[in-house]
Order: sequence, then structure tokens, then C-alpha cells
Amino acid sequence: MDLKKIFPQFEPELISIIEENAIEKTFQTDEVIMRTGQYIKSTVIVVNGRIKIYRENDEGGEFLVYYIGAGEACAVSMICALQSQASEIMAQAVEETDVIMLPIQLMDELMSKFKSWSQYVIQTYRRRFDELLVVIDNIAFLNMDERLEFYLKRHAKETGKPTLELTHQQIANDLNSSREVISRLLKKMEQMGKVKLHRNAIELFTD
Amino acid sequence: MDLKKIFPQFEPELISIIEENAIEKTFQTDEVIMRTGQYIKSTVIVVNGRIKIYRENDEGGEFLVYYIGAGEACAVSMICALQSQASEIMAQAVEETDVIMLPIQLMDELMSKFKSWSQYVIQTYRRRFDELLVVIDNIAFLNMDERLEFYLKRHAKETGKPTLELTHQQIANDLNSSREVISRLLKKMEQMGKVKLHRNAIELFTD
DNA sequence: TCTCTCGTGTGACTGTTATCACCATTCTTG
DNA sequence: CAAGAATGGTGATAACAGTCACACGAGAGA
Repeated sequence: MDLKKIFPQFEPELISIIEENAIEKTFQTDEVIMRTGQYIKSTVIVVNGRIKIYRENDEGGEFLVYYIGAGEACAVSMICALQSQASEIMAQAVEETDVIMLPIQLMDELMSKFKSWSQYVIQTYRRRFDELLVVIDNIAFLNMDERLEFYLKRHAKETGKPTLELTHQQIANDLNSSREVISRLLKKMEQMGKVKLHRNAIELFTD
Repeated sequence: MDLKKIFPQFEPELISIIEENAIEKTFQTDEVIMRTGQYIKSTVIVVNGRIKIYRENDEGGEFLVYYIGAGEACAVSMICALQSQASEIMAQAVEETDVIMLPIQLMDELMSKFKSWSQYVIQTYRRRFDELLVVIDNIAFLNMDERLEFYLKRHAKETGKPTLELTHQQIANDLNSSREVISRLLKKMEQMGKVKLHRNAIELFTD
């Protein structure tokens, strides 16, 4: 695990403090990392792999908020860790994912001692806050077909691959919709030449 | 303007620094305080009155995110100020509102110097982040009737009055719906004995 | 007082999304 | 290979929300 590569902006001293205190952990695909209501005692930073952050409701519905990729930290865990509060979200590995976990106590120290660290924390807040606003825009203003298109494009961008390995059911879950609706909309997109559908995969044409 | 009363947790020294550097400003009802895309150069803290934070889209639709009341700060302005970035939201006074504005430069200094200030900033992030998640929950999982009820209850709680001085059109705007839909749902709520409707006012029965 | 505007009530219609039912195909596993 | 599970296609129907059209009454201003 090469922290210098992931965080080139961090001072060597900061890197070594993190290395000394961080707990490394690997999560398997679909393994739940954080659960709604769970008490958080450390900040999670993804080293490689991907985590999805989502909300759940009582009736079994779920709704994707965003993904966290390599080099990114979980803003929720930061905020919660700084105040030792319970989380309000679910976090789940979408592929095999290595994370480092920093104990709360360290947060305060790093915040005051390292400018680059507090910059990183602020930047994480900012980015996630903006992402939440975009999510709100999408559900508030867009129809399902537009939301689906946004979802597919974001997914392609984040994974770097033009072919998304997703089932219609998975997409429906992320968008809190139903499989039939997604299937139909995808079919329509295929007829419009925006995608090509395969089993377990969607080829996205970036015009 | 008595900052000691609003922020009893702040040290006297912090209070005086704020008093020396803050710009006081009063906004009239409906006056726009911040506009989408506008460059932010100071952090806004509400001293008294209320501000609403909302999103706008190209087609004239708008969507209420949350209100900021007395003693509360605008998390967006904090984050943006710390990075001198453009805002992504609209802020508008819903009543006559006094605010103090802290120049960006001061933020860094206060953050590193005063524990109570950075606590306040973190707490503001945390609270707003949670509020955004609740907003997402509402639009993602609830029908309009449930969202309306949530909206009315929150409004009553925040203003402290059981009778809400709102027109159906205002509510429709906040929820990005239409006046007719809101009127019908309110009528239904009245038939169920949850509210009593008046002109320009809604009496909410808190069972 | 007479308008005119604003807030509200309501019916008819439309579009979008959810749900149900059922089928075909592909993949997995015993 | 056979059975069953997972994946996807599709029609019918229902629920919900948005839009259009119009009517009514309260209150403001000329």
C-alpha cells in the first residue's frame, strides 16, 4: 500500500503518522462496511476498489447516494468520527476494496497539525456536499429516463470503462425503481442508438 | 447585535475578533442573498430572521433544500469561502433577516486558533449534511402527501407557530409541485382532520 | 362601490412510473 | 444433462402527479 502515490500532496511526516496508526482492512464484494445507526469510531479512506453509499428505508427500498473510489474518503465517517456520532447511511463494497481506517483521536491532531490534511478534509466535505446537491437536483427535476442516463454516464466515468457490468435489477435498486421500468427505458435508449444491451452488461456510446 | 447571547460557547476573544471583522447586513423579505454560480467571498451567519436555501433548474423549477435560522451558519458559504469557489445554490431571505458576513481570510485563522470555532464549523457541516440526506430520503421514498405533511410539520417546528402563513402556491414552489396538487392534498388533510385551511394560512393540528 | 387581482376549489385529461402476470433465454449447479 | 435460478422482454392495468380550464369569493385599490 503506497500512500505517497495516492496522496502526493501529503507531507512525509503526515504519511508516516497515518501509516503508523491506520488499520488496513479488505472488504469483499457486497460486504457491508457501515450500517445505518451504527456507531462510527474511525474515518474510512478507500485505497483501492469502490464503495457505494446509500440510504435504506423501512420497506426495503434503497437509494444510491454516491460512490467512493480510490484515494477518496467517506465524508460521513469524517463528520461522524469528529463528533463520535452514529452514521445515517449504509456503505457497501461494490468490488474487492482495501481501506485504511484512522481512529478518531488522530483526526483532531492531524487537523490542527497538517494544513494538507485539513485541506483534504475540507475538500472531501465540499465534494460530497456538491454531490448530494446534484443527487437532489436529479430526483427533484428529472424523469426516470434522464436519471438513468445520468446514472450510466457517471458509472462509466467512474469506472473508466464504456461497458458497464450491471444487471437491470441492480440499476433499479440504485435508483429506487423497478426492474421492468429500467428494462423498458434501456430498450428505448437502445432504439435511439445510445446504448447496446448485452446480458449483464450495457455498452454505452459516448457521442 | 449581541453575539454572546447567540454564541454562548464562543470565547470572549473569539467574539471580539468576529465583532471587529464582521460586516453586518440586513436583507428584506424575498431579497436574494446568494445566486447560483455566484462567487462567494464570505461566510454568512444568520443573526435573526430566516433564509431559505434552494436549487433552481433551467426551466424555472425550484426546490427547497432547507432553512437557516438565527445562530446558524450557511454550510455552503463556509465550504465555498474556504476554497473561494462559486456557490451552487440560491439563498433568499424569507423574512427581514440580519446576517453577519465573515471574510474568507479570517476563516483559516479562526479555524486553527479557536477550538470552539472549528467545533461550530464541523457541527454546521454535520447538521446540513444530515439535512441533505433527509431531503434525499423524502423525495426518493415518499409520495407528495407525505412530503407535504413533513414540510408543514418542519415549518411549524422551525417558526414555532402552529399556524403557517403560507399560500398553496408557495408550498408548491418549495416542493417543486403545482398549486392544484397541493390544494387537493391539503383538502384531503383537512377532511382527515389534520389541518384547518384559511386564506393565506394553514392551521396545523399536532396530534 | 366597482373592478381587478389573488388565493383557492374542482373536474377532466394526460403522462409517467409502479405493479402484476407471464414468457423466453441463459447460466449455474447438482 | 436436467432442474432451477437469474436475467431480461412485454402487455395490461393502476396509482400518482402535472396540466388545462374555469369558477368563486375575499380583499385591495381606484
